[in-house]
Amino acid sequence: MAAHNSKPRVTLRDIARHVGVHPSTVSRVLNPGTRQMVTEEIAEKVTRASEELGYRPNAFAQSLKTNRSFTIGVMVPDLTNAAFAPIIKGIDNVLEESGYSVIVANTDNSAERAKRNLDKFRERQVDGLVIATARRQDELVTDCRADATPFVLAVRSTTDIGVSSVVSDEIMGGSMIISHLAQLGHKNIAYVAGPQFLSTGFERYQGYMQGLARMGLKANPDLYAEGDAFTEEEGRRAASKILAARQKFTAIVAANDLMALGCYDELMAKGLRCPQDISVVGFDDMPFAGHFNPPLTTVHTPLLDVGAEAARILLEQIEEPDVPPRAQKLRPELIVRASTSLALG
Amino acid sequence: MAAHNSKPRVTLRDIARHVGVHPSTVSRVLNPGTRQMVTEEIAEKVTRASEELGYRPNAFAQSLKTNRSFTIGVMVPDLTNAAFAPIIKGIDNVLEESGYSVIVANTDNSAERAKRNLDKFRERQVDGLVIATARRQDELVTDCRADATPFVLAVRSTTDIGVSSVVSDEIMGGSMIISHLAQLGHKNIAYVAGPQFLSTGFERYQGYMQGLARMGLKANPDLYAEGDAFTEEEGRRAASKILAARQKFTAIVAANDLMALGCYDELMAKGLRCPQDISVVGFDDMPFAGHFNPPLTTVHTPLLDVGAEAARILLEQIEEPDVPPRAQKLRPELIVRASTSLALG
DNA sequence: AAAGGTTCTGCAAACGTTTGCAGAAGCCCA
DNA sequence: TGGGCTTCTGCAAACGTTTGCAGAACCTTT
Repeated sequence: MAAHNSKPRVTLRDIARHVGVHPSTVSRVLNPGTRQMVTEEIAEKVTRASEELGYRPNAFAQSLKTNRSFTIGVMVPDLTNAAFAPIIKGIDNVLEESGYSVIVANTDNSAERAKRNLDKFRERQVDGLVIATARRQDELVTDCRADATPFVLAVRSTTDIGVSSVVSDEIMGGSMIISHLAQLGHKNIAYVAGPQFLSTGFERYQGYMQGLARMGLKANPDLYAEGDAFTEEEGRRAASKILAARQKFTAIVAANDLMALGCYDELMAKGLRCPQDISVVGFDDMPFAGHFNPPLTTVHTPLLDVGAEAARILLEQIEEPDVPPRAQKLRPELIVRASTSLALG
Repeated sequence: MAAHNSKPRVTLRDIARHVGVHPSTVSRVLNPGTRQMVTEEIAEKVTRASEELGYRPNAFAQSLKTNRSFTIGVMVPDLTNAAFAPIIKGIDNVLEESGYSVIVANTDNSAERAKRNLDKFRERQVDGLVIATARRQDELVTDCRADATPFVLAVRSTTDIGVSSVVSDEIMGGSMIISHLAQLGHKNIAYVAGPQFLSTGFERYQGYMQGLARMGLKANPDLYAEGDAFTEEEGRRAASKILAARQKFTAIVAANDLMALGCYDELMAKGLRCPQDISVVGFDDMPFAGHFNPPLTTVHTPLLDVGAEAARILLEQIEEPDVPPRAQKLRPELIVRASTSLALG
């Protein structure tokens, strides 16, 4: 039991003794909500003393009493995936103002580790949580619904209804891409899909299909391949599979910038040039997508806003437990760069 | 006061009543350290009951009593800077096993916000903290030394002695770059410096100078420009300044991959090709550095290890407050890619 | 069989707050 | 002047643990 004897803690009692009042009075003064209960004169003396003595409330004692931790948990699948840092930052930005702290958990895409982290969150009595790891059907979510802590899904939603979430409008995103490609004259457009058990993977593909339909193009099953994860390797694997089908096509849309990168790799390996031979477009607009070779045309997901908005909804949910859950879709934006060009012939 | 009435909490007392023993006994059973104090028979009954009832210890009560929060604070300057996510991940990975949670604070490079966050950490009684925001001389650090909470600097160190830190050996890194360039026949090597008030900025420059000396090359003051921040824009600005000096040179080393990217931009804008006209090398080997155009030669900073090692030192420091602080330097690695080539002429 | 030891469990205080309740002032107005 | 209000402050219990202390029970030893 390492005892970290910082300088002896200043407590409410100390201040009380110092001023000559009861600790409860001090408590009232120091809590904005109850401050007006006590005479201005005393109140002033108390605040002064509290500053002099360097009082710092003990968060544990407070939480123990009030059952509020002013802490929220954030669960992400992979911290090093460039998509998630901005989300956390967005969350932190709005939460910080309200005095909340965010505690993060990295699940490394493991459901088991997610479960463990959820337990830890519960032990720590987080006031709410934002989950960015959800699969389309996720036990974790049903689990969360069971107890009454507010939570909101970020960037990935589930099939459940009645849960709060904030995501980008992926279907619209998919459509936008197809419009863009169609305008450039592309007719045979391949799709490198992400995992279909993730809403992003699923809905982006829906968007692609709908876009095709809207443009009067038809989908060719041979121009579809699915990766098991949103990674460069899986993207490359899928691209290679599509190329092996030896069908004619002039563009690939990848479910993810990472996967698009995989496409780059495979095209390059096969001696195909992007965009001259094949146009490629991705999803996410992750940092540096503009610096790839070639700079990647992609659908921008407003990650920072997703985080911020999720935090706002969560806050609302915490303060006002009775407001109904809210599912919010943010508008994505097509960023045209150099990986797409006119279809040849 | 929103009251989140989850199912009524199961407490030690509930278990005690259920089994017919005193709460303190239950406590002893449930704490690994004291479990052997109680008869196996009772212990078993207790654990069983605890599971049946779904007991979950109240972290606040525990912390209040023990003054241990099993929480550590991590302070980073900018979450979206790709360098810091891996550090956090490294930290989380080792801390998770020991039951710690990490709470992150994003200071956005603001000293004031850092101060505020430090206060919050103190209120929450973190058991330790890792600081990745430190300037070479940092009030925050002297502030931290004042109270007895263990802390370790990550990735950036200070001039203070006697504080724990884990960083990459930046000087060696700088040297490695020069060796590499010299081998390629480069003689006039420009330097795009980062902020000198950060140890990374400072030491990388030292490494560059030492490398030059070791290779018998001499530094040309006109081939030096300093950016105010480790950003692409500042990198570009500095590169532009160097170009404006109209001195002959065949390579630029940038203090950072981001700044190297800025150099790319400026070279491109001026119609210069990399590496054919000018070689460029960076520092950090951030994600996707291999996907830039051209793929960037850079010094790999083992960020994940930095995080992990920092966490380990911190843990040690927490368990064993008397062990002296430890400053650790990790070995960087030169990653040669396509942004460097033989010097012409 | 009694003295001494060992092992186990219960008791109660403590950690630092918050908050309902009640009593003490002070005030107003009749 | 006294009764009823209002306003303020103190009291004490409570939140859910942990832990030193002491007593109870059992075992060993002579």
